Amino acid sequence: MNTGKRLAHRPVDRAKQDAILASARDEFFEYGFESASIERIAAAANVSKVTIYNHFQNKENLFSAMVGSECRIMRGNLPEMSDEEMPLRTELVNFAQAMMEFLSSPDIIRFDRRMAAEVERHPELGELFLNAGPRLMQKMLIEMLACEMEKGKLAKANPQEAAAHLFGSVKGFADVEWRFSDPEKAAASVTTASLEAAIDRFLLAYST
Amino acid sequence: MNTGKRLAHRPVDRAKQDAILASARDEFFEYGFESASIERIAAAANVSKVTIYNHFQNKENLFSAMVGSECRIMRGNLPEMSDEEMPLRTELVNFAQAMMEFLSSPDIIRFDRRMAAEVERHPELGELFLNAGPRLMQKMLIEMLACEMEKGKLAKANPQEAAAHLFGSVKGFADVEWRFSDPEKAAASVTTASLEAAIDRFLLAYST
DNA sequence: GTTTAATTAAACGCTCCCGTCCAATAAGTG
DNA sequence: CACTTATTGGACGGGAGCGTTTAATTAAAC
Repeated sequence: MNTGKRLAHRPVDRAKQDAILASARDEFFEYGFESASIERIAAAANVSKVTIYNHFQNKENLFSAMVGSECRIMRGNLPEMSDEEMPLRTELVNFAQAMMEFLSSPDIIRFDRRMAAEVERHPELGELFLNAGPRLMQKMLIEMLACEMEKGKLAKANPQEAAAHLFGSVKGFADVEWRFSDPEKAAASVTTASLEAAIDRFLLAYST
Repeated sequence: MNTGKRLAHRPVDRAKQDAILASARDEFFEYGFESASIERIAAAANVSKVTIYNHFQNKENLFSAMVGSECRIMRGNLPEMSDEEMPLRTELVNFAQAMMEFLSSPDIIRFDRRMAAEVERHPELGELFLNAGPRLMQKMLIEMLACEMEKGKLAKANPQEAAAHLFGSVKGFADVEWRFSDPEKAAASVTTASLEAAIDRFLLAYST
């Protein structure tokens, strides 16, 4: 008795699956959910339209699957904290730098822009995105600051609030410009100097 | 000689013009540019489709006109600074409160969400929006802080940076939640206490 | 009342695309 | 080999919507 294992068949082509998801991402991010064309996605992925419907049933499912896949990828690319011991300021500057580079990357900006629009129709995807990206980063920052407060390097305070202050100070107005202006232009406005200034002010506000 | 003044004609109905723009806003914000239907807009505005084409030539123009109109409205609703003399802390708290209320209002969030997506196709509208809203508010804040620095109530520093720090600290992670989660839920997370905490940290960092 | 322009309803040509169906082929397993 | 499943290209029905045209109506200016 062959438990569920079908005996003779042609296996699914995983490469095609991936190609579909990649093309879907480009198409959906370019046109948005409603105006994206499954036929264009199929063509771009060098795949038959029927294959897409075999894998994903319909447009909604394809979109959700694509977002899930992208979230997984994003998760893997989140900036990490270094384990090494280093001065607090250096640690914060490094994290802030990695964070800003991540947030201002074209992929993330595109994702951010499109998801914002689609969230009204797909609230659950908004939560998915939040949990895969922003909230994770938030949690990392909170723990990091709580730890430093514990060690006495920062004034004791609500680490959640402190994280918000740090995160916000570093971002400043930059994210608004990223979203609504030419990202290349906007990215240039974030200098190492401005970043360090934010960190230094933060350290001043939270000095022991 | 009647210089350019046409002699006998039926004047344009401004009320219809406005009704079209209002319906266009609802439709475009609901469906996005590509999937918005001019026929639905016409129906919602109790207007013939041809009238829309007479006024706005095509979909692109209608969209641009709508955004321009909304920006003008938004401009008028920006929080203002009070002229009265009051303690610095009170002044900042008031401004921050007005700002957060403005930014978290459903209209603004809807506008923000949709515009983010459309900017890739209409970069000039992104600039229009930035100039009508965020950059104006930024400028106000910068001038306000520069003035306080001049008066010696705040430590001398780059007012542009200080504005970014204040604005960012107050926003914290809230704007991300607003954009990608249920705005009603997210709005509740912004308390007066958290707002005042941000202001107090800012004052600490910029104390003389 | 005459003139001019705004507005209307209806229909049209055109394009696009979702989701389904079908017959044919490719690619693995036993 | 036989068998089973994946994949393909093409075609179809159905719907939607843009932008245009037409002929008729309306409303103000003269």
